[in-house]
Order: sequence, then structure tokens, then C-alpha cells
Amino acid sequence: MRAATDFEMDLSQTPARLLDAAESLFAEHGVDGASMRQIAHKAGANLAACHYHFGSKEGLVRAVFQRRLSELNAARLAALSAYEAQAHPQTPKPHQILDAFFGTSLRFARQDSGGAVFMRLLSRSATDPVFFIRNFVAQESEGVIFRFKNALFNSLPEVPQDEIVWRFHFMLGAMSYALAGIDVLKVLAHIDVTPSELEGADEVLQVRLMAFLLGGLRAPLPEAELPVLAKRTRTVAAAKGKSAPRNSTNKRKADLAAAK
Amino acid sequence: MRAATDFEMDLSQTPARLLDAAESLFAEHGVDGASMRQIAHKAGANLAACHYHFGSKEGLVRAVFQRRLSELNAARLAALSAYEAQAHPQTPKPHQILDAFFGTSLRFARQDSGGAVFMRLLSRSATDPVFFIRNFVAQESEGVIFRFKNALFNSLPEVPQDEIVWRFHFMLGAMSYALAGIDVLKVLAHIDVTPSELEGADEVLQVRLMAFLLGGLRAPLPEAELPVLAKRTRTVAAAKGKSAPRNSTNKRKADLAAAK
DNA sequence: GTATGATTAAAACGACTGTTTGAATCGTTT
DNA sequence: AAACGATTCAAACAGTCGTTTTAATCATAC
Repeated sequence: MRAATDFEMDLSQTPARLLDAAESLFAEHGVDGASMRQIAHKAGANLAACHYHFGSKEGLVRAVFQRRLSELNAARLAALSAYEAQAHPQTPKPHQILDAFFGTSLRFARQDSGGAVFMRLLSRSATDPVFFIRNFVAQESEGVIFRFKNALFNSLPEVPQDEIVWRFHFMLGAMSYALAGIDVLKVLAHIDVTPSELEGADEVLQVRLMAFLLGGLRAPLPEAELPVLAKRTRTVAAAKGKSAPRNSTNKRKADLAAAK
Repeated sequence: MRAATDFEMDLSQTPARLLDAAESLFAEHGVDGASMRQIAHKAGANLAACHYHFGSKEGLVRAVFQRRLSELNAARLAALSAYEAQAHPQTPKPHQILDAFFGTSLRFARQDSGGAVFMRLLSRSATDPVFFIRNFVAQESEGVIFRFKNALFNSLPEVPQDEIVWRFHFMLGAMSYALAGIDVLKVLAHIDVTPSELEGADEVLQVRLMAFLLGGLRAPLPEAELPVLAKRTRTVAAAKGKSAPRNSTNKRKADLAAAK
């Protein structure tokens, strides 16, 4: 059996095979739903090898995420830096910033080596019931999010920063759902979408999602419709323009529309 | 102990207490992460009572979802019917259709009796690793989604139906993420958002999310940017307008902008 | 009162979980 | 060849899971 593994295992190193198996099973059944025994079996390794190489299941989870997340975040930052250098001394356009973040993510999901599987896992992790997972991926991407957040701030100086933060959040949700939620789409499209058809994000999804995100980011500001008696102003952080007539095209609206 | 329960348990019936406890624990730890023993303990009931009243854990899950999902979907349909009657013989505006679906959902999340808890559970269920859960909630809302989908079709006759389906999907993702993903927002906002502050969706979130969704729905169509060599045309379902010069404001764009 | 059906209680079932152990094996160095 | 650390192996650990079982208790009707 040992001699046979030499040719049928492309990556003969046990840790790499364990990472691949864990990534696949985590994406399919969830981190909690995939057992160490299943992972070891799929990797063709012994159960104890998991703990020998990664210490614990949590250590394995960390390794699975870090392996690809570091690469993805580096690609995101590189794309943003390229746009910034290209636009210097001005600031990149919003649609360029979105492409650097979300476009890079969707292209990452289309790369050969299991990028689609990992992106589905990553998308699910944001709403994972286990706190450790949510917290880990959030902190792992903290620096990247900070840079993109500021890039959007500079690119949309007229838009309140709170609004940008919220819309960044909404955009993350739209992308995550598109990459992770497939059964809902089956009902929506009323067809049987085979997983292989949506495995990862093809060009069609990418183009459509990017258009949607940009439209949402550039939507007219809703401040005029905020209820007059806000329960608390802390999360809103001091609305600057107090109120404006609702059905008149105010200045902010024009600013946003011209921001492309 | 039995006499004490009479005044401290508002709902003295065991099944209702079990449903409340299960709903809360499912939303917090996930369906798989919450055990029947935890649920029974939180409900002040015996472990066997869960199986006596609901047969199995799957039966309990079904009951938890059905209890509120039927009410939520009825409210969605009622809101849409009201808009349709108001606009008759014309069709409701897109922002009215969005309000009937997403606005009703967000208002449902703000109602007193555990609506916020259930909406977080419902939002997570769409990307749940367990197939049964994804499939169950998808089928349970199938009729509602069908009606809203057609309402959007009629309201946006110039927009390809495939595009509407995809954007409906994206909008669902943005809302689900906003209701379920809190740790990402903590990093985004770079503040410590206490759960109680975001418990459910307050008016601010609702107004901001609705503006974002409407902006995404009304975004310019990206068809002109589709790659010339699409790998498969099946998911796109026969692009009608073949191609158009990229940086020219085409007719569809104008249609969408005037669709509000 | 007793009998009857619905509900609750405590305990146990087998199967699975993550983790650990100690011996057996591997590849490499001396 | 001998010895060594690195790695793998089968087996068992204590614990939890969903579920079932059997007996006890409840409310209610005769």
C-alpha cells in the first residue's frame, strides 16, 4: 500500500493532503460537521497524523484558512496598490476599488486549485455558528478591510463614512451569499442548477455581481428618509446633513451619481 | 418545582417552551451545535419531552422554522398584494416590491417576540452545511419567491429575467449577511458593536439596506461587458441583445434608470 | 373511588466525537 | 550495520450525541 501511494498521491506530503481533505470536507459539511476521522480517511492518512501535524482540530482549521487566506488577501492588496499607482496622484475610482476586492475574490474562486471550494468555505465562515471561526477569519482580514475601507473613504469623500461601512458590509453579504448559497438560487431560478455549473464563480456571475455591487454602492443616500425620532444616534455617528425634502434631488444624490 | 413553574413560565405549555428554547439555541450555536439536552434544559423540560412532542430533532427543527416562517411569508404576500391593489391596474414599482419582501422581513426582525432571533437563524440557514435545513427553508418559501419573482418581472419588463433572478439572489445575500454576520461588521466599523445594539435590525439598518438593495437592483446592465467567448450559454439563457459598445449609454441603461 | 390516556421522569442504549497513548515503522546520519 | 529522530499505526480514552425504554405521574372521565 505504501508503494502505491507514491504515484497516486500528487502531493505525497501528509500535511498538504490533510489540508486539502479538510478544506473540501469543511466546505461541504461545515467545520463542525466534518470529523477528524473523515478528514484522515479522505487524505489517506491516519487519524493520529492530524494531531501530530496540527495539534488539534482548531489548529487544522487555522491552517486550512491561513493557507489560502494569506494568498487571497495579498492578491487583494496587490490589485488595490496597482490601481492606486495607476491613478496617482489621484484616487482610484470606486469601481476599481470594488474590482480590487470583490473582483479579485471572484477570480480567486475561479482558479484551478480548489479556489472555488475554499471560497465557499470562506463565505460560510462569516456566519458560522462557532465563534472561533467567525472571529478568526475576521481578524485575519482586518488589515485588508482597513485599507479598502480607507480607499473607499478617499474615493467617495462626499459620502458619510458610516454609510460606506454599511454598504461594504452589504456588498460582502451579496458576494458571500452568491458563493455559498446555492439551494436558494435553485428555487429562485426554478431550475436544477447542478453544483458543477456553479462551482466557483464563472465569468457570468462575476460580471453580474460586480454590476450589482457597484449599483448598490452608488445608490442615493437614504438620509432624508431616516425617521425623525431615531432611537439612538451612536451607531449613526452624528448625521451631518440633518434633513432634506424627500422627493427633491439633493446634492449628495448628484455627487454619488457622478462618482463613477 | 411544579408549582413554581406556573408563574415563572409565561407559556406553560411544554411544546411552546421547547420551540422558544430551540429557536434561541439554534440561532446562537447553529442547529448542529445545539443539543437536545441543552434545549430541554433551557426550556425547563425533560429530554424525552422533545422526542415525545416532536418525534426527532429534525421534527423539532421543522416546527421551529414553520412556526415563524409561515407568519413571515404570509406577511410578505399580504404586503405585496396591498401594493398590487394600490397600483391596479398598473404594476407596483420596484421599490414597493422590495419593501414588500425585504422591508417586511426587516420589520419582522424588529418585532418584540423573538423576531430578531429567528431572522438571524433564518439568515444563517440559507448557507447551513446541513442539506436538510437549506432545502427545507428553500422549499418552504418557494411559493413566495415565485410570486415576488414574477412581480419583479412585470415591474421591470425591459430587464432580462435572468438578470432579475440573479439580482434577487444578491439582494437576499445582502440582507441575510446584514442580519446574521455581526463579527465582520465589528471589524469593518472598527468598534465594539454589542450584540444588543444590532439585535434584530433597527430602523437605521432597514433604511440603509433598502437604499442599497434598490441601487443594486437598478444598476446598469452589464451585458455589454460579458466576455465574447462565454464558456456556456445555458445559465445565461440566450442573451437577447448580442453586444453593444461598452462606454455608450445604451437603451437598457436608460430603461433601468427610469424604472423607479 | 378507580380506570384511562396523556405527559413527564430517570436511566440506559449504541454510535460518534476529539484526543491521547505506546509501539511499530520510516528515512537519514553516523 | 547501528542508531537516531521523524512519522505512522492501531487501539483505547472519556465525553457527548440522538434516541429509546420503562416506570412514574398527571389530569380527567366514569
